[in-house]
Amino acid sequence: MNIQQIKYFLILAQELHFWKTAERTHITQSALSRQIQALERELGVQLFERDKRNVKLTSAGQFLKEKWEVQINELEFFHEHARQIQLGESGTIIIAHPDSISASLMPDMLSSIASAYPKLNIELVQVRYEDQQEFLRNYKVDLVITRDINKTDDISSEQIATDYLSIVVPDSHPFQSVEDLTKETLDSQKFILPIKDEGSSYSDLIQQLFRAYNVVPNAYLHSEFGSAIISLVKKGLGIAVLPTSYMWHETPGIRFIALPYQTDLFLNWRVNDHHPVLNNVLKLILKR
Amino acid sequence: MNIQQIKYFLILAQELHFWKTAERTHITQSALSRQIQALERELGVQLFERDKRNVKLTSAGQFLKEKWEVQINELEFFHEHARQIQLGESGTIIIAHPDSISASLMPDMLSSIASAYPKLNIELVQVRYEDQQEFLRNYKVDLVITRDINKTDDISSEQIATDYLSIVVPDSHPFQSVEDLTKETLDSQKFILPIKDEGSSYSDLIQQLFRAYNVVPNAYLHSEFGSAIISLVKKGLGIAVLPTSYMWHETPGIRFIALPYQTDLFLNWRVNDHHPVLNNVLKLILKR
DNA sequence: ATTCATTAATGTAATATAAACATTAGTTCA
DNA sequence: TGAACTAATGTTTATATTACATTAATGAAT
Repeated sequence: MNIQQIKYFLILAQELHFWKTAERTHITQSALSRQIQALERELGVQLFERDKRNVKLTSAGQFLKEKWEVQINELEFFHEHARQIQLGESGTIIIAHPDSISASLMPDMLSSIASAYPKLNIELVQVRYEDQQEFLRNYKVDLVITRDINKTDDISSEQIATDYLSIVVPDSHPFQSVEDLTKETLDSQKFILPIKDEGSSYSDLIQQLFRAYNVVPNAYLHSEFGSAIISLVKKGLGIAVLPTSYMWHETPGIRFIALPYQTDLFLNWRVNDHHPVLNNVLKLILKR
Repeated sequence: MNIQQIKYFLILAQELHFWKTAERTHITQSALSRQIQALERELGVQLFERDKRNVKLTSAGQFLKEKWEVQINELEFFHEHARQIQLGESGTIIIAHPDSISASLMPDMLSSIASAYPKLNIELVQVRYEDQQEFLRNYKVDLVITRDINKTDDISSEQIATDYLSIVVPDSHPFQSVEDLTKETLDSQKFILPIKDEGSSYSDLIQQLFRAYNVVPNAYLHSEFGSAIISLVKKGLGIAVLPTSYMWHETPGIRFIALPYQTDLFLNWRVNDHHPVLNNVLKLILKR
């Protein structure tokens, strides 16, 4: 059984048309027809019901389509990761991080990695909160920096920095310091807040902040991108609660009012990873 | 890339010897050598470091060994399940159940399935508590009857019966009814108990029972097999707490003292399963 | 009805791949 | 130094896969 055959099957299962599939896969229709037949013969399972006119998945075919799609996709990432292990110091590692620390934690960390491994490629990506674990587990990313601890059987998590929440206001705003924040002054504000991620400790922290002031925030705008939130604050569309790290972006026109609410940053990685460079990078980051 | 090649790789990764592997796989050493080379070429990854004397996995090879082992194994079960879907009513479904209900719930349930699907094969297996979810998820079993609710995103769970705990004593034992059970009488007993499954509600229930009598049971023997426990009770090695269902096994020489502790039985299955017969069997069981 | 377009399967020949067998070239150990 | 071992490779043969052309069945259009 050939992985190529399974890929042909998956495209045919989508197209349900031998000619179109043959075109998409750059083989002739006859070759495709025979490959599918060979696959069916070897499996002992009829995958399609076909007459001279129509092609349709059988129940067993539908089942295998769903399973194979997932597996083949996972396989590709495994193979890519194996290549990166082989490339070692001249390969690529992929780091997911929150935008908030782009100008604070990241630059230092990256320059220390880069000077230790000058030929190493580093890809920086942002991954949605709910995808972080899956991406790490399936080798779509190698390291994830989060504001939540993620320790599970197969993911290790360690705190690497602490940060605080700040109220972010435009320069022209009356709020100058923490003393200006009361239930009364906050109640009259419009807030731009992050999209609430259930179960995220960062979300919880913001909830906690408002509860402390006994305020239900008037939040009419939500965004998961801090930089978008900052732009909106600057334009006077509301005020926001963001990690203090954003201050290092040095955006003109806004003011940060630091609050005593701590939000830790964690580094997350797969336990027992075989990537030797990745393991060394890990040591490098955690040792500091 | 061929699945057969990956299987060759996995055996070679275990044997680390081309001749032995060739023998085990029933091909010649030259064929094996070239298959591994082809695999390495197509992947773009060197899997083994080899000289004229030794064969050794590379880091990338070690990584792929671990991942492929899992994936290929999962694939085999998917293919087998696809064949069972195709076989339909003349295929096989695999049901895992606790031994306790072998003589009570199971006979009725099985005869109703068997009369509705006379050509259907049914395999009965026992699966350890901690493997139940994984076996169901990976198509190693099709239905699981448990004493715990298992509802997750991909597993449905529904109560199908209730059962009670009983104290099981040999015929010669002084305990005759619930009234004989007190902290004092229980403290002097030796108990044969199930192996404690952390987080299992059945385990919890037994704990709860002893707590109600303020007793820390003197349990020197543990077994996960109820039938073994019954044999031991019969021989006078101790008394036990078991589901009342075991009474239907009608083992002579022992006595059941029913307790007012309820332990529900749940049927668990994969949501969105494509097996048409399995879905019908499910309806059949749940409708009663 | 008849014709035409569509489409999956198949016969055939050319090509590519994979196998067994025999041999080679290092390596280890006595 | 030679024997045993072992992975790789050259060679030949068998098998599998491809492209091309054709077939057979179906449905739509006239």
